[in-house]
Amino acid sequence: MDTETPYSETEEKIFLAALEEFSLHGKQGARMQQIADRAGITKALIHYYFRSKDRLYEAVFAFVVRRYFINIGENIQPGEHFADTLRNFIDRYIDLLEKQPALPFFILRDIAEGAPVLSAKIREHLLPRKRNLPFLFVSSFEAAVASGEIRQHDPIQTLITVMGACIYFFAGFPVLSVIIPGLKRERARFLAERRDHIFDIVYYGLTPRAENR
Amino acid sequence: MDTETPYSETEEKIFLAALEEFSLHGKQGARMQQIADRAGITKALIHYYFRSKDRLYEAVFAFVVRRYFINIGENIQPGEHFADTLRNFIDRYIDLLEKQPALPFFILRDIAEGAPVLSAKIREHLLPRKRNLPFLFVSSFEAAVASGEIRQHDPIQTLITVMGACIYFFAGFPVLSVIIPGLKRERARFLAERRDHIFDIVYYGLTPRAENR
DNA sequence: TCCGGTATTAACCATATGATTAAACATTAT
DNA sequence: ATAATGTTTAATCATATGGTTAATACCGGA
Repeated sequence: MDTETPYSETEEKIFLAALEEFSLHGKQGARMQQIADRAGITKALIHYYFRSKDRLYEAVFAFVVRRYFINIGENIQPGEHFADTLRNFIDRYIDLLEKQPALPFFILRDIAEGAPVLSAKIREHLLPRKRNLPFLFVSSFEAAVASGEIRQHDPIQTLITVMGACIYFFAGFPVLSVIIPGLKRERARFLAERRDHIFDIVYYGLTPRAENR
Repeated sequence: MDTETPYSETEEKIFLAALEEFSLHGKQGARMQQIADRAGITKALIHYYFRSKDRLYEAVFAFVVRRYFINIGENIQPGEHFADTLRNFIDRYIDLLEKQPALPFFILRDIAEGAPVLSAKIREHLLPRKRNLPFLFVSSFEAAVASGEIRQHDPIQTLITVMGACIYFFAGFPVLSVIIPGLKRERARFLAERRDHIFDIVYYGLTPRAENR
């Protein structure tokens, strides 16, 4: 994994084990011993490097959120057409989720408790930047409405729809794979189709048509 | 709350407090003492009625899932047109989530651990029934494709899109309300619009149009 | 009124678990 | 070689927490 952090080898092992355990069981549910076991070191070493469980969690959470914003919020360019912006967003979002499948659960756990950490991070990282993702999505959307590329609709509602459509596959996968036979085996193909599907439904659903039904 | 259960008043208080605490902090994170405090009784009483934390959690989980399937999976009739099926599904799903806003987090926590409990319940309750929701959605979808009401598309992909679009508003609300100013205040109106929006985008995105662009 | 069962509590117990410590081990510089 | 600094471990501690118990309050029926 490319943590891009100046961590020592041991720190890295601890960090990755912690990420895994926290994702799986949450802050409270995760056990220091199990993190140590997974990392192949002693409990005491975790404290040597990260001081306390709280700080370890904080470190992991901060890293996860930073990666989230780097992948999603930054360096995004609005396409000339809304079609480009939309397609780009879907691909980017799904890429991120594929790279970091534990992410939704990590985030959702914080959200379940009222998102105390996440909303602070959003206020700190996302909102101050002018070129953040929601902003770009909305402005690209509105420009496309003005140019007639798409019909009048609420950009925020659309954004929520797209995000939900992307994330639910990952968050709901264990359940979906029970309902849908063969999903686990064909996950890759299904996911590739998923990108096209979301784009097609949403974009087609937004573009005006000749007749007024 | 209408638990429809033969619980005594005290049991009910405990149950509701547990539901709240488990939703908020998960099985491990929830504290028996805090459940007791919230219910306004003593820790020992919880054990008197529910024996152990495990059993209490099991009781709460079973209830939540049962309610979920009752509201979603049962008594659903496919509409004559797919438009009706779709609209009905969206309304039903959002109604349920509105009534039980803790539900997504409750479910998602189980999913995060690989959905051990939930997948068992699905296999037990949902799959054996012929008239379950995914089945009806898919068959209504395919009938509509055959009749020309909607164009060719993957019904499963569409189902996932719709579910994700519905659920994400609730699961992501704390985050969304940071990003979108005034969302908290106008939640009701936004949610009402949400139903129309999802239906419109998806249905409009599915229906064929005169010109082939 | 008193008895018997049910409900409820306060105090206590056992243990899991986060945290600390002191000693051993490794590595590097002098 | 040896001191010094950094890394790692085994053993131990302190406490939070799930669970138990025995005593007490409550309440309906004889």
